Amino acid sequence: MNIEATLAQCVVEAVKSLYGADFNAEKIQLQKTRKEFEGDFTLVVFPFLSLSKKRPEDTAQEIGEFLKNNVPAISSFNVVKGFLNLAISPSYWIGLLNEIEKEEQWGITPADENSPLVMVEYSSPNTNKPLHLGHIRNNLLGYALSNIIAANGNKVVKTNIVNDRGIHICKSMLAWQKWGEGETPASSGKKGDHLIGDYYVAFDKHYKEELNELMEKGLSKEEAEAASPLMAEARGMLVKWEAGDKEVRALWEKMNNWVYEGFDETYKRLGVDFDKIYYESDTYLVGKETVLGGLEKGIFYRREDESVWADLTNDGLDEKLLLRSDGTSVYMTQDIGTAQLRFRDYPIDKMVYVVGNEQNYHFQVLSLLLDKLGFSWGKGLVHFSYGMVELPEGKMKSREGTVVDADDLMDEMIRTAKETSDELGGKLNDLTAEEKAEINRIIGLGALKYFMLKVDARKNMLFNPKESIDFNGNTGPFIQYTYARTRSIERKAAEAGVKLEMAVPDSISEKECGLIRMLNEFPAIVKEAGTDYSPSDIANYAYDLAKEYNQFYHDFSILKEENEAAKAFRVLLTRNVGKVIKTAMGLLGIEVPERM
RNA sequence: GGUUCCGUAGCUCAGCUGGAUAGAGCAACGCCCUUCUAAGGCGUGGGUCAAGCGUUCGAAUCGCUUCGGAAUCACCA
Repeated sequence: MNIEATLAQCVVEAVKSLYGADFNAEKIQLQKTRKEFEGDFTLVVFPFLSLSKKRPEDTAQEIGEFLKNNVPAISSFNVVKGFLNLAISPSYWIGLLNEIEKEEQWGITPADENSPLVMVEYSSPNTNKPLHLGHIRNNLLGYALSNIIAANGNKVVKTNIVNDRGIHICKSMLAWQKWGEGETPASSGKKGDHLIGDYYVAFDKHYKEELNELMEKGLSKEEAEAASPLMAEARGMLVKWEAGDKEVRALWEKMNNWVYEGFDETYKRLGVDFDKIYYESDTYLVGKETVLGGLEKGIFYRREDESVWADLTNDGLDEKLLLRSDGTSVYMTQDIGTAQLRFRDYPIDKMVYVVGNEQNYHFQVLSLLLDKLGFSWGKGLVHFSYGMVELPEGKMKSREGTVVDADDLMDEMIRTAKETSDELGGKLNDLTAEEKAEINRIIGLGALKYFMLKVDARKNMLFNPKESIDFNGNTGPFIQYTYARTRSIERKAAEAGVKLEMAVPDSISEKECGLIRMLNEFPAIVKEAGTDYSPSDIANYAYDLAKEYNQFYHDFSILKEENEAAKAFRVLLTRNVGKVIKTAMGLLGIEVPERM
């Protein structure tokens, strides 16, 4: 049992003994003592006043005395207005640090055979263009979230649903056929996803030209769109695809595979991966079957024009189309099919969808539909809804060329990291070029990842490519730097022959107690991040811990401490701060370098 | 128009199951490298927590209203 739980339990006993009343332990307000006051934990006593029928100060005094007499870990207390500040004895903190040292995975609860299975869907790209900044946020959040859920004793299956079919990929295919002259990733040296993206853009360009020509001939915009031969050809290609036309399917497969090779490279660099990938070309027909099954059971209904609908008016929503009048499926149908397949493949207890907040309504509907169709996890599905990434000039628009490409951005981050470390000079001079490049990669990506993850996922965020990525202050590199420092201290301590088993000093400073208190918080932070689905909590904790350690580093000598027990203790503390930083960053999918 | 989300320092963001004088970073200015990694530390300035009303011992936090911004309400995905 951790110290807070112990304290809360004792407060309940105190209230019982002093005022003869039972107080709900969960309603006890025990918080970290603010820096300007003395103590480690603060009990807010206002809630007890109606029981004690005394002034806040007197109530706090009484409870404080009771706690001091009954909890050995409490060394002293003081009362400020209605706040009871409790100081924990250094010997307790010393003992706690030694316990943390023994834990291989402090703060992590591994899964076992009986753990619930959580499936996390993220990434979900279209195959007609390369990944961009928005996908980066999605991928990083999805990956971090999976780690955090796994760290809370769940089995996790990371999954990706690839939107590999539809009119958009037909546009790329058609453009490639018309103007590609057989270009391949190998012949052009382009990444496959970029190559296909270029043809998607080419289609759009020609299509617009065509529209302009038609409109000059006096057609309205709508008429021009309807009359466009290019668009008609693309639609024709989609029809052929649906009919299983061999030639179209072969081209489709060839071009999609180029894209997948490109995606794989990007995913690998980003450091994300999947346990199982689904393709919409495999799931959309299943969705159709499932919907027709629901129709037979009377869950859905058919209109006169043969389209199929779900009536959700009793649930406070509208009616939702599931099959078009021509029998083809819509987005929702595909998601139902994907759910069906997943349910067959895995004993899913909980499903988490990492999808942008523009689809909040969609997932509200999906949850209801899955529930009506009998999926046990349908009602409780989690739409991890994250905000848009905005640029200084507004939203990203692919047609206006304001999209920030994922590959380009990663290149730029790593290049900036290299420039910065070159400027700082000499620290890594004894390393090989490969080792330096690896460190710069870790730092550049660390900056990017931390920047994306530290922000509350629900909120829209602003990304300024020129200014936003910094390496100072509340950034990934700052935390990585702090880790590198702890490793350096450890290395030097080992050289100097510091023996950690001697780390039993008579007393320790407030700053050291504060650091251990922060380490003590980590398991609770991980747990909370797991229930609230909030990677940003972990990120902000890692920063706070790193900042605290940096201050400690400046204020105290570690290896120059003359008292052997105190020196060993500081090294032990350093070691465990490093350990927790590494674990926290690991949950976020951010690597930490041994040196930088 | 209906629904949902957001509004905290010049900028980017924390804090939100109600608690003490609202916190960081960036930017600006000043100090600290013969000292365990200066990608660091210390300091100064910077706030009507969008506005108003309510609930309460106590509101950035909860409720209502207003204003401002965003998303969504497709036989697009």
